[in-house]
Amino acid sequence: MRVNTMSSLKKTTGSKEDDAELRRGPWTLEEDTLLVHYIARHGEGRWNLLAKRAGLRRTGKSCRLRWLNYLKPDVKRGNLTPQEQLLILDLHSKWGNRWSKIAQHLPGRTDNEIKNYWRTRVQKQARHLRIDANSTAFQGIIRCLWMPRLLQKIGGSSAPSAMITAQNPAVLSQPILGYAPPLPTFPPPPPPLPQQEAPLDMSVIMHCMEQTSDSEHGTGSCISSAESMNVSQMSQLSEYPTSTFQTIGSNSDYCNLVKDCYYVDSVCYDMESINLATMSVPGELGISAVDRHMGDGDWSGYEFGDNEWNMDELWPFRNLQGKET
DNA sequence: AAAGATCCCAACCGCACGATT
DNA sequence: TAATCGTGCGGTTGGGATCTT
Repeated sequence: MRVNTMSSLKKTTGSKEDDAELRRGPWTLEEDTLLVHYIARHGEGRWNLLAKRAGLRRTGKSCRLRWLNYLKPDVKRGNLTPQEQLLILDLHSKWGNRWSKIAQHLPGRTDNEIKNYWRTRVQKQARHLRIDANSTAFQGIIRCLWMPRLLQKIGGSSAPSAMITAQNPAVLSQPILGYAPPLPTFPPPPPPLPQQEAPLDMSVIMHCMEQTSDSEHGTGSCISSAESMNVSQMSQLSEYPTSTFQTIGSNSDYCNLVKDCYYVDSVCYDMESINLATMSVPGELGISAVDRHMGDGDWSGYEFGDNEWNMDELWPFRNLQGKET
C-alpha cells in the first residue's frame, strides 16, 4: 500500500502550535490502525472529537476522508469495471459533477474515486480533442461512442466486431449494478452491413464535430441529454448503417459522425483504407499533421484487452491524438 | 540506463449548509 | 439572532509510479 510506506509529512500552513499538533499528508499504518480500532469501538461521527479521543493528530475532516475513502470495509479497490464506467458516464451526463450523487449508485466506490476517474480518463480525452468536456459534442461522443463500446465489453465479446444485438437480450436486459434502463424503442435492426462500405471520410467527421461542438443548445447531440439513451438503444446503435442511423437522431450530421466512427472502428477495422495524408482536420481540434499519422498504431490488429479496460482503448481517435503540450 | 514527461490518486482546501448552542 | 460546530461537496494539488525518449 503505497500511502502507508510514505513517511514524509508536509508542513502545515498554520501556526507553530498547529505544526506541533496536527499531522498532514499520507497516513501511516499506525494512524490507520488507531482510526479503524476507534471507529470499531465507538462508531463514526463527531469527527473532530473522534480525532482527539483516538489520539490522532489529525483534523476531523482528515479522519473522515481517510475513513470514507480508504479504510471503510465496504470500499472497493481496483479498476472500475466496464459496468461501473458505463454507469458513471451515463449518470454524469444527467447530473454533471455531482460526484457524491453518482457514487451513491456505485456501491463501494467513493465520490473521490469517481471524480478522479472522470478527470484522468474522460477529461483527458476531451482535452486531446480540444473539446469542452461539458459540451454537447463531447457528451454525444460519450453516449454514441464510448458507451456502446463499454456495452460491447460488458457483453463479453472477444472479437471487436462482435456486436451486442437485440438478439442478445441476455446481455441487454441485465441491470447494471441495479441500474435498470428503459426498454428499447428502436425498430428491428437491418441486415448485416456489407464489408465494402465506403471508407470513412475523416474530414467530414471532423467538420461535423466542429459544427456540433459549436452548437451548445441541445440540438447537437444525437441523443437528447434530457432523456438519456438507454442501454439497449446504445447497443443497437451498432446495428444500424449510417443511412438508417440518420433517421434516429435530431442532428443527422452528428449522428453520422458518431455512427461512422463507431462503425469503422468496430466493424470494418480497416483503417488502412483511410488516406490520412489527405485529411482536412479543423484547427479547433488541434490535431497536427504529424499526430494524424497512424504509423504507431496498428488498427487492423486492434483488439480490446481483457485485463485492462480504460478510455484509451475505447477511444476511436486515440491514434489521432496529439500529445498534450 | 537515465532523465524527463506524464499518469494517477490520496489528500488537502475552501465553501456551503444545516444543526446546535 | 448570531456564532460555532459538524458534515458534505467539488475543485485542486503533491508526489510516487509508470511510461517515453
